[in-house]
Amino acid sequence: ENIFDRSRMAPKTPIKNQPMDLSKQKGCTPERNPITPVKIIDRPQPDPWTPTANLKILVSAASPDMRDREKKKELFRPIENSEQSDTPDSLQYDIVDDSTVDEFEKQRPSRKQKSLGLLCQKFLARYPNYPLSTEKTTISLDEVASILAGVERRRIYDIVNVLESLHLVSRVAKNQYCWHGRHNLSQTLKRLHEAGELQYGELMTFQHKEQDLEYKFGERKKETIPDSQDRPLLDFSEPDCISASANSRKDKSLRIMSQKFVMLFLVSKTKIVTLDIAAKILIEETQDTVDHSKFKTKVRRLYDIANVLTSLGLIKKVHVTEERGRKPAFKWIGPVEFPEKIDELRGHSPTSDPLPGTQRGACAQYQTSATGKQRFTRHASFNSVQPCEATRRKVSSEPNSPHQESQACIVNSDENCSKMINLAAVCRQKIEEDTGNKACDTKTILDSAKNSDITLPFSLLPVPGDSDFCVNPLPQAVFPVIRADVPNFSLPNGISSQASHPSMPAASKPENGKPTLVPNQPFLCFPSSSLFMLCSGLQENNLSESLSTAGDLGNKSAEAQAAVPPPVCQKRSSHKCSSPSAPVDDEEPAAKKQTLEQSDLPLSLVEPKKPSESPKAESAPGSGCSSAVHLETNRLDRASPAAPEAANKESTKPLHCQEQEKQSQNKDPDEPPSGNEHISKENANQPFQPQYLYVQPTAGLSSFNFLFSANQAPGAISLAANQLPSLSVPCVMVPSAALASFPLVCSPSFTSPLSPVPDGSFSAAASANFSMSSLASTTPILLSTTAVVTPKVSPTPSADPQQPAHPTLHLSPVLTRSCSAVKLDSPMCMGHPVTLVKLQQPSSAPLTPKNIRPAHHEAFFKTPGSLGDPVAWKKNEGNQTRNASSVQRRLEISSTSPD
DNA sequence: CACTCCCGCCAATTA
DNA sequence: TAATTGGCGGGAGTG
Repeated sequence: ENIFDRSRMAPKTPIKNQPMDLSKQKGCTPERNPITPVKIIDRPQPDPWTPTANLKILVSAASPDMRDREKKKELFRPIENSEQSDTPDSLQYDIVDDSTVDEFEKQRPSRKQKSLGLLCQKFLARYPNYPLSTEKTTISLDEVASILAGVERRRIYDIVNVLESLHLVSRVAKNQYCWHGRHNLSQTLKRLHEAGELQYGELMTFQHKEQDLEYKFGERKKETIPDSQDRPLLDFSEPDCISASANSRKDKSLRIMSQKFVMLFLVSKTKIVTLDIAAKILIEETQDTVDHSKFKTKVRRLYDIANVLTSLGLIKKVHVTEERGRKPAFKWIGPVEFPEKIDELRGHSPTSDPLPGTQRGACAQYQTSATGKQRFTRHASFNSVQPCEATRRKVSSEPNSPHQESQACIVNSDENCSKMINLAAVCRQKIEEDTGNKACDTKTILDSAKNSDITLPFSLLPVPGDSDFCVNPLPQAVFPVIRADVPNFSLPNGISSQASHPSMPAASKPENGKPTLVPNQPFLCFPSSSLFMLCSGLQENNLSESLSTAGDLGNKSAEAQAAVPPPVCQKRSSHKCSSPSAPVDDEEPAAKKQTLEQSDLPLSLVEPKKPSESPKAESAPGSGCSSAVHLETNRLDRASPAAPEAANKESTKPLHCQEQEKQSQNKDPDEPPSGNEHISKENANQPFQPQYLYVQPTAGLSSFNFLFSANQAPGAISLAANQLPSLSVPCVMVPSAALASFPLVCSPSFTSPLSPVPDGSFSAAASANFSMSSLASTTPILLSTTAVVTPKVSPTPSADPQQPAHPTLHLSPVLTRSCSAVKLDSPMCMGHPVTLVKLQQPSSAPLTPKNIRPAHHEAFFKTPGSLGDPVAWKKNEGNQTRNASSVQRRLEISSTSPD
């Protein structure tokens, strides 16, 4: 039946195709015409427009296999003109292929093809995960309905309702929804998490038994908390709507169920929730009566919600084996940590927008993309806020979602991807395991830190509930920040502790941001970009985890990268590159998604929205690194303007750290794409032009390069030139994928002697350079990829995981050494060595890495004020590459400063 | 048979 | 009143 209908419809809805075939849309556009003869198209395009075209498309989208089959069919079938043959086609098919009967069947939309999940994916494909702030995309249900051909409207409501519950969209009017994308997602999740804690609270304390507990809790909760309360919580989630006065239907709505469902995940330590438990809890909340039918209905609804959430990459289906047997369940794979502070920050910040909820997010988004002016404004506000932020900072893994990774993988579909994924998975597992074990420690540490306040450096954010989560992830890796200073603080302690505890990670966060912050903050170490990627790939929720584990990951990733590097990196980069101008394209669903997804994490970082959010994100401790980065990025921009605080060197330092982080983040994102959209965008948008430091990967291509926004950071940060010295230079290095993942980077603040040991070594090498750079705030710095960072540091204890990894890394021996040396940081922060390793990839260097990169770089860099000469870079690169010998990574600073 | 979850009736809301 | 939303549960598809 459907087929026929469609056939008729076909003429009208050429459009359908677009949405339909994710993969091909891009290419399709012109070709798509139904009219065009099949033959021509066939290769690329499966079919001409035929009655069954939609189905085919769907099918193809659904599975490659089917696609192939269809192709085969095409071969058989004579030329058909879509128009004419409409119905006949279908017949023909039948007739034509007996063998292909299955195809026929396939064509018949299988149930799966109509699944809400698939539908949701198509829907999502049409919109960018992180739409530019400026573009406000409105969704017309009618349009969507037509585009998604054949989809019943009812289904669209299901999707929209769930998306709305997460504030990915908001309803503006009848048939009109506004697409917000994921910018607000982290915030929303954070809120849900908070709400969830209130409601479900500690219930979930014990993972293993969580189910039981949950169940119990659910009941308790119910008892404890009257339904009435629930509503409020929910409402909170929807800032926009001031509480739905009318609770009537809406209270039970899919929206609320969706939010509660998500809350359960966020609150659950295991992050796994079985449907029956969820149903029970939800029912209880809603009503006491738990009759079977109701339960069944609830479960049905939960499936609906779960399908959408799965499409969003927030959860995945798993099975839980219990005494009774194995039960279907879903595991949260979305971001676990959220920037707590975002809200607070915003609230605090004078300028911060009043906008609540969604709107805020929007604003943030806008900021990001937004014109420089806006940004500045914002920045200013943020700056003012910053101190607080710093304090609060956490890491949030927010934006990125695992799924993105997955998507990315899909997109790349490269071996590399798979490898990466595997690695990630492995890492993840390790991490998880580790975390699981260590989590307690970490937590305790953190907690202590919190209590002490002073410990700030290490202490994560204060977030109560979150902390746990945050901590978990980090244990191993610590990224970040370390701050030397803080005499006041127990830095030493902290440090020592960190050093002593490899796992310390989480704590390490810079949070210290606290106003008091100390002056010197030495550096932030970021996991290599690659790490990020991996993380994202991991899906595990936490970026933080990944980050934390960065060491491990890094190693692994490095390996992975080594293996894969070029391709992956390239691909990504290429993708990004492709889109550069338009970072996120709305239009192409498939393409976009992929692109977006791939880059999501990175992108997210890059993207504007983050900025707004970023502050919030920053707060996140554990994950801090990653999240922090994002934030930082934003901040950077802001920061510069904000400078005021800079006055306080010390205070600034923290800022620097942040900034650095940001930079790093920025870099990260940028890096991958060699010439990234982001950058370009940023440049365009931003008034200032950030200078970036580039680190080139020797290898080329692949991986990432680093960019620093020298100018911004420094300038921003250091208000005064004087300060510069004090300021650390924010450098972020992004490791090229290739190798690893290493990471790197730090910009130690030089002024102060860095922190203890590691710094020392590290700082020594780098510091000098950095300092220089710092001085010239604007000066661009280049890091040679090849060169390794300094090296000397003895590996630290933390290294364990990492170290091993190093070897794994394919780095050249030298590199490896350096790496090990690099570890220096280890003591400090991360397990990872911060080193910037550069990979030269000896062999890999394939192609034109240099060429390529340079180009991109140039583009990016070219921005005014940017580095001096691209040429120089190249030189450097070349030299570096060649020079690889330079053990150290050199930072070359071109004193372009004044330009 | 259990799990999924599509389908679409039909009521509540909205315009 | 018509159209839009959306709760709800039957029952079909899947494994």
